[in-house]
Amino acid sequence: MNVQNAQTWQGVQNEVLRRIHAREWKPGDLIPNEAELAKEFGCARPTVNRALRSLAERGLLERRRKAGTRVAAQPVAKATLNIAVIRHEVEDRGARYGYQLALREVRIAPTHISAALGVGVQERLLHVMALHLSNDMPYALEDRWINTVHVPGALEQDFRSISANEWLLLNVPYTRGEIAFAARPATAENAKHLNCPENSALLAVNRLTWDHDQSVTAVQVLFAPGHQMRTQI
Amino acid sequence: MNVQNAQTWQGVQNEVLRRIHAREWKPGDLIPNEAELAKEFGCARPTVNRALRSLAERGLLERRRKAGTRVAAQPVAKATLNIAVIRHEVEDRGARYGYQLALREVRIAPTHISAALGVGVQERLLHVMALHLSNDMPYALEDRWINTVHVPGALEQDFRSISANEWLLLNVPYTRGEIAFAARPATAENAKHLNCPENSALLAVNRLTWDHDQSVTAVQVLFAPGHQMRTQI
DNA sequence: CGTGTTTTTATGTATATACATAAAAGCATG
DNA sequence: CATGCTTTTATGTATATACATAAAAACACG
Repeated sequence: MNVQNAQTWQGVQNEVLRRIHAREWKPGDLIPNEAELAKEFGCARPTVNRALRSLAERGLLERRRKAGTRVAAQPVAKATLNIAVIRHEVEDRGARYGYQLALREVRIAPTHISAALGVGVQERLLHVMALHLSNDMPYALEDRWINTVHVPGALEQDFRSISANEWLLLNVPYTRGEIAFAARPATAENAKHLNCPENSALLAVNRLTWDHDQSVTAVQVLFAPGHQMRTQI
Repeated sequence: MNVQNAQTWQGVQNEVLRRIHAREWKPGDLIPNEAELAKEFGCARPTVNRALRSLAERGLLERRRKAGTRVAAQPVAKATLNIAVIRHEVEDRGARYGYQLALREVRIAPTHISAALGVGVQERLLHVMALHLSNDMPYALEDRWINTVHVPGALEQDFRSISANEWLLLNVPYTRGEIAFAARPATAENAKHLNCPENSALLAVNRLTWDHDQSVTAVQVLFAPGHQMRTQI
């Protein structure tokens, strides 16, 4: 038996991974149950459970009670992107971070924003636009609407030295959110701020966050042309 | 004490989440250790461990041995995108999937491809371009290079009825990969296939996969204009 | 022979306990 | 007082055990 030190859950996981990669267990195959694996590896069932659960979370195994555990037929690669505070993102790349407030106004929002935030169409909301810089070059343009009905404190902030991005994260909790990635052509205004040609292809990240049933903020972050978001799978 | 049924790890997790959201425990705060929480909730320490570990994986807590557990000062939102087989992606949206092979050739790859795949610049690789359709409309354009040195079997496939996307996933294992998201302007060729204006902003997903130390494939998937990738956080 | 009920079974989870390990803090020693 | 060793402590993990639960399979019954 080619069983290495599989007394730890990582050991079990490695051995299971090896068998999947070596196609000893093929996509779609039912694998032995936890008790059998525990016996084979000479460890306790919870140890096997920990290993298999973790692989299932990564999408490599599919588990169903009673039905057993099978190798995912077509594993769905899960790309986890870290959406950090933009300042940290810049600083982590070893660059100097800069910040410029471009606009701060309180006004009636476009209907797609008030609809997304679930507020009345006549509601006046806080609108903030800001440019994030990396080594003095435009890095990302943040276009944000804040639901001041739920976050009145935002009205007292001028967002000149701290970005809304950072202030909200520090001061306003949220329980859930939605995030969408898309490509968008730069508008004339985007182009002016990001210092790029109009209609450049920009990576756009749209976020909508909620605190229980109250919307908090809707934001679009447009990255300068050529920007990439990377991750391992 | 406002402690609900926290005898399960989900219960503990919910209560911890509530305290974080209610700012009873503020960002950066050190929270009580596992043993204390277990005592407070009237459950065993492993139950608390399970709850806190899971929250740490989601980025809401930061844990260090001996140092204790603290609420993440600036929680990094983790957006997990599911990168499935394109056919499934289309079918899951309730649309009719279509597939057209656009190109299949064996030739010397551009240097950025041979470099990425770690093969000699003179190596002839398999190049496949294919269009994925949703209800007969262009959905995504797949531009793929396959390392035939490591995956010779690919040469026997004509990829006319099954996409390289799907064939590889079913037949060639990989142990790790890299994925990058970006926005790109449509080239004349992209525009022709995707039936969109040249220079349209396209969402591009680039993947590079490896089986241990052997590269498998490098692929760029360009989605039709307006495409969004969404997820919850 | 189909349908509803019971049984079986595999995973899911909780617990008490024990030991491992990383790292901070304290202590000792030059 | 600085440096290196020791202790302490919080998390990390393993185990035996037990019970919960979902769902497939078997069964019974009209």
